[in-house]
Amino acid sequence: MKDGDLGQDFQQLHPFSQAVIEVIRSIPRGKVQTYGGIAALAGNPRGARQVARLLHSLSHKYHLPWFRIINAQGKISLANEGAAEQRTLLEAEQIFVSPSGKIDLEQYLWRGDN
DNA sequence: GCCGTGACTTCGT
DNA sequence: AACGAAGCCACGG
Repeated sequence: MKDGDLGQDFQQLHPFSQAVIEVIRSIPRGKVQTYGGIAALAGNPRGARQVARLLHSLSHKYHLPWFRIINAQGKISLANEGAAEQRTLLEAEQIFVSPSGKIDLEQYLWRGDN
């Protein structure tokens, strides 16, 4: 497939899943979003779990900034090693992560504007 | 068509 | 503040 093209598999995904992937790809550097927030921007406020599932299975397949996604509590939702990696990637974008893994949504949440 | 899964979220205790 | 239960929904590990 051409560079920048999401590929044929992408076209076969459910419309909501496609929207989710596009929203994730649009989160700017230095900002974060929540699973539920992405689901809402993608058109289904109830689809938070699907967002998580898609990240779990497709984050490696598409160029997704998976680390910019945290839960509604503003905290990292991954277990041990994954959490450490996510923290490192977030801090690399100047995003402050507290020792407990908490991020200030007031400051870093991307609200769709830019 | 049914069943389990999952990096979730909300509400009630 | 912490925990559990229930709701949620596309996907096929």
